[in-house]
Amino acid sequence: MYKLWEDSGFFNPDNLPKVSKQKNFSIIMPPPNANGALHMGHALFVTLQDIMIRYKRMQGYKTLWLPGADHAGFETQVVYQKKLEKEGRSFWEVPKDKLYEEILAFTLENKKHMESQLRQLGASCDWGREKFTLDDDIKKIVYETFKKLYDDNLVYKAERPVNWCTRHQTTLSDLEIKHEERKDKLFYVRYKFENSEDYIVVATTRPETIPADIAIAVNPKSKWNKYVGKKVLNPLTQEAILIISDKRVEISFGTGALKITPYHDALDFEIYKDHPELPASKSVINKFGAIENSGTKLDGLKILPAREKSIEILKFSLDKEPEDYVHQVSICYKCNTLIEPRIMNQWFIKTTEKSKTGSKSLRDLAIDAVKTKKVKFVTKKFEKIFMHWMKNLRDWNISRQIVWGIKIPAWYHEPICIPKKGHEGDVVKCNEIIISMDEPICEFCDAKFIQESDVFDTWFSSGQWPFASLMSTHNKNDFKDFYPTDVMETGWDILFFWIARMIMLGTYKTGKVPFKTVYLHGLVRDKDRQKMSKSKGNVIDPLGVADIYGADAIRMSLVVGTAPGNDPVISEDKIRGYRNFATKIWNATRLITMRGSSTIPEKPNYTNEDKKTLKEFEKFKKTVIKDMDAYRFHEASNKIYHYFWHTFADKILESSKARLQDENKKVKETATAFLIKLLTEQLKLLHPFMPFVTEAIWQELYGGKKILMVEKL
RNA sequence: GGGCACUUAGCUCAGUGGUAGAGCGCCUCGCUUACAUCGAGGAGGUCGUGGGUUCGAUCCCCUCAGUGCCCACCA
Repeated sequence: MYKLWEDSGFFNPDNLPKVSKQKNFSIIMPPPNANGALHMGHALFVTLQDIMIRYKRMQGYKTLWLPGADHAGFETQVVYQKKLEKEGRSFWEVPKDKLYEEILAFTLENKKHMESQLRQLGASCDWGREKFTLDDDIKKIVYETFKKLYDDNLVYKAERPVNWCTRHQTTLSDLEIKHEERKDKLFYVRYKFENSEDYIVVATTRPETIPADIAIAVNPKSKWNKYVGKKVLNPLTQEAILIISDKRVEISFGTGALKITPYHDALDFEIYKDHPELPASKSVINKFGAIENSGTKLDGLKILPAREKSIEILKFSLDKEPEDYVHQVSICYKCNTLIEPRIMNQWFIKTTEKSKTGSKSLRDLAIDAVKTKKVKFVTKKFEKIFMHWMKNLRDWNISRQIVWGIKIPAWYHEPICIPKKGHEGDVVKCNEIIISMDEPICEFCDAKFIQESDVFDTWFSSGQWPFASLMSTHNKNDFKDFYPTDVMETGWDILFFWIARMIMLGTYKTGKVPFKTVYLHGLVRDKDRQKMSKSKGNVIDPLGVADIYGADAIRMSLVVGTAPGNDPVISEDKIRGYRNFATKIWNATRLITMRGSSTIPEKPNYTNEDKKTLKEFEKFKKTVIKDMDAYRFHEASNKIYHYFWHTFADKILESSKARLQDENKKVKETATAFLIKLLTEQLKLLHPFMPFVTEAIWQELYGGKKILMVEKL
């Protein structure tokens, strides 16, 4: 059946029959990560999007579903790193260039599989327009956006607190860290005044960072305030450090005094920045999470051993017994490694500030888009969650120290200027940084530019996907015709990662929102409401199940009874139930074709009862259409299922048996015509949900002369 | 600490301002020439608690109690 559809050319909107006043309808497929097999989550998005696309196509819209594949930067690198480790190879020892080539090959191989799996699930997307996130033309657009942001002063590179994963050796955005409750100790450490036995007490969970302390900040209302301006000795290095006052220090926590370690704590860094009287700060923890340059015996130790060692050294400086302390720590969302807050020179996107030319901040662009209903959420609760998140938005770290991704198109001037011939002695001002796709040439000197080695956060490029993909297909009109797209359908788990970024970047770059409606689905769960995971052994493989019960059965079981935004609950029992339904449709058809007349009159003389039934069906159909238009696919599918089984099969077919085999040819013909008519109408309604069975029956009924996929609904 | 939800039949979930629905499970009967991957019939719910609005609430508003999720720089 899929071949029939694909060969028909109707996945391509340019080939669809022209209809007067034809409207366009477009969905950009969230490009699946090309780093593994498709899972139930993919089956879910295929089902929902294919339902919308097939429905609109049958209604005569010029319908585009644009497929893609995502290189999925960090995600794929993590998958590949695991694969190498399984094979006994060391990820870190493979040269970067080679690693990139290997991951590229791995990704392209997965991409091929993925495409065939999408076909098995019935995805009626236009393969001729398929895009890959690493296509050259996509990269070019991503670079252009970056350049525009840079020129608008919305991108900057600076030393800021970032989340560092010591295992993956990269920074992560605030969204890529999880929080976990940990039981630690809270240590009370005395910092003595110079030449005095007097001291100030500071509570800390991280005594190993004491060598990097450059100050003590006290709350102005605390009892320590009288010491502001005086100096105490760092208990591990014996260096004198200043006591400063800052109201960001919580008076109720610990002792109301906070040690300031700018390089190892984000709040400390903020306070440090606002106190110019403080000396330069230093880092004592390296990128592997070990102490270095501390000037103490802690050097060379990893964090936890260093903590123990520091307490051993500080034994006589402890004010009282350490307290048990339960708090939230940040961990890497992939490997659960403790995130080390570090101050690093990184690229950031300003999300809350106006551009140089005074236009709205990215955040305000997105908030306005939603407020003015240019972007609507099918499920209102997600709009609330979205708005709440936008309100608390902070700048976005977009540089990653990984190999698998799009390199940031920034070039750094070599440190030494070599003046061009004839320009010796000129006072030259070479650009230190140039944003460019290709290697720039310095206009003043012969020095070279060295490219930034960091790559973009994948979501920076994915955030541009709707316009980037539409701008780079073979049909030059696609962007004009299909942007803004009609629906963005994806999982709610990437509401912030992706939806928010697409609205910000899409609106910023094109002046138009990337999509009009956001439909978010949930996480597929098993019959006990558990997440599917390999370790739990409750994973249902959609392709494996499709082999047994058919893709239609999976599609139905993912849709029926799952309201938008909710987590679908799926089990083999449920899938089997809808397989039975597919069989029921077959059998019902067989009854009509076997017992009914082989010829049907052009204009059947329906009985009054027939007319009444058809009229009732029309009414029924209208309620289904209403559900479809309101994205209530769970209702629509449920209704058709019931009508077919319990009205059509159980009542209408049962009561028509006698007529079907009536000796009077006319009676028989009319009955057959009536039942075929009713069956046909139902097949149309069912097609978006169960495309394979319905099309197969259609082909039998109409002898290959028409394709149900493009029948008028 | 902030936010968003949820609480409906044994289980998983839909749904509506006007005497409650599905799938699966359960019980009884039926191998009737489309289908036992089936058919006919049935048991089973005071729609979490307490208030309010209303002629009328499971559905709207408030309270409380559970449950889940998201966000978050009290060291």
